[in-house]
Amino acid sequence: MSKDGNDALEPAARCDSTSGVDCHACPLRRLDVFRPATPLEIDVIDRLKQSERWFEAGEHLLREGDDDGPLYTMLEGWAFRYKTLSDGRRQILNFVLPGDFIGLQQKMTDAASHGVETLTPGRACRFRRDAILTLHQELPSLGYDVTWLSARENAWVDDNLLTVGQRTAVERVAALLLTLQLRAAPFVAGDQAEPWLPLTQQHVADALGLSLVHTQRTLQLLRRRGLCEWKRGQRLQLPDLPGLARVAHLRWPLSLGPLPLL
Amino acid sequence: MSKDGNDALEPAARCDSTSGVDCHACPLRRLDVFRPATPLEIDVIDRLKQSERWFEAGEHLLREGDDDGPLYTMLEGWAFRYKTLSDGRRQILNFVLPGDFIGLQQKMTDAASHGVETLTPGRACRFRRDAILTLHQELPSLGYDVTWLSARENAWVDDNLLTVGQRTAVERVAALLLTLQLRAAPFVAGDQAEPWLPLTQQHVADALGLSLVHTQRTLQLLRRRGLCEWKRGQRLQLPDLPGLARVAHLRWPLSLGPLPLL
DNA sequence: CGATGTATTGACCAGCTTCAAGTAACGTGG
DNA sequence: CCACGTTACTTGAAGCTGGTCAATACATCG
Repeated sequence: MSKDGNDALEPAARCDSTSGVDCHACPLRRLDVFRPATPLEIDVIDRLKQSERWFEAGEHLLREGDDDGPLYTMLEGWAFRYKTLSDGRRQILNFVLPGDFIGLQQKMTDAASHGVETLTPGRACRFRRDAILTLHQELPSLGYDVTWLSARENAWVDDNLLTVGQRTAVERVAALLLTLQLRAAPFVAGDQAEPWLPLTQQHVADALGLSLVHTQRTLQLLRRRGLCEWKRGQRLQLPDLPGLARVAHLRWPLSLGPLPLL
Repeated sequence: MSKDGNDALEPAARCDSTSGVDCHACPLRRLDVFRPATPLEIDVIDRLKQSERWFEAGEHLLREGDDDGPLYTMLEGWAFRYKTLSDGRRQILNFVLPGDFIGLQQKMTDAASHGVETLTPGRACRFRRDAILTLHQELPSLGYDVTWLSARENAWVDDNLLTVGQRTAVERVAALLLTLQLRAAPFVAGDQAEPWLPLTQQHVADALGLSLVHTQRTLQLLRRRGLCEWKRGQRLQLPDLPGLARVAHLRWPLSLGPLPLL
């Protein structure tokens, strides 16, 4: 998110502006978590970009079962990918932060798909479904980037599967908080005390395969151990990262390396 | 797998033959689970193919922590992708069957990686790490295929995460058996009563995040309900697929659609 | 103000894990 | 051929982690 609250929620063009940010001026590209792109690459992306979608918290960017939804690059705001069982049980697969590309799985498989729901207001760049193909054809280096992004998403889900399958409740919560902290850090403005962990405990529970109640107790346990401070809508504070990492059985520090951005 | 036992385990070139199958004559391509490729595409693949690797059961194709291992297309045999925690707990992320492409995640992230271990003897086509880039550059349509394969793997892991995070033990086992059945079917020779579910109960347990003992009890429960028949090294039999699907809360039938093959 | 959604706490219980021991199948070497 | 080791599978019993149910507190919001 380009943190400063004033331009963030420009009430002007709220829904679907065909205009949107010129990709060359994209605020995300200035961040050094992203790999620099050549002007030519940005040209192509800019041309494929269909529109910009503004959203509120709680909207569905993609629905489970959509097999030809659009593709998005998250520009600002948080969301999450999820799947549900027929009786309503929901698994959050991964969280979506600025720079993440979503909709790929939907496009490529007719097998069961996932949904994407927003957690905060924000905006996303929309591409048509066939953009992927065009992109590969027009500029192979960008095709390579798409593969990269897909592989990275894959790696995150692998991590989550390891967490949910093998870690205990405390370990799970610790691991989740740590990785969210890590991923979110680049987008948080220095000292602004904004509530940048826009989750409810229910989200945490659904991401970790735990019940709400037990998630609550586990959070409390971490709190009492002085490993985390987090109240509804408040900023998450993790005073002892290495300690948390030890609890989570997570290697630390995790380095991320610069990412491609579409 | 090109099932006929005689050519399958040719003792001649057991390790790493630079020769190997000519991609144009690839036995997999004859199967109709795979999308036909143009001669040009196959040319490129054939040129990028570095060698063929024969393996026994229990070998490591990739190790956790390798950050520049090779890439493989599984040609024949079974394997699985896994991650472990420092204290030894292991999560099986997904099973690898013929046609599956492995090693992508390793290449694109320096974040924690996964290992790949074989379950049966078999062989795999090896590519150098930079093949992906070359491939994108030389033939965009193949780059598109890589993205596709990556997205599909992603979708499978999403499924597994849903299973492990939300389903009960019975549901998990049922779901796993069903999807393995589905994925393996195209590679099983009609009537050959070969043991084509080359797993131990420990593998099932590690894939589902259950203990060995409870996996055993759960299997037994399914057996008693007449939903599965499976003894060590025997062929898996699922007499009532729709029934199993109902138990698993899995939509059925699942269709797969033709896949690209590298 | 209720109304709604979220967090918190207690009590109870079950699904699953752990520990332990025994059986079956298979390969090895004497 | 059988004794033996090894690996996988079974089964029983005990107990813990985490789930369910339920009631209360605490917000924010119209």
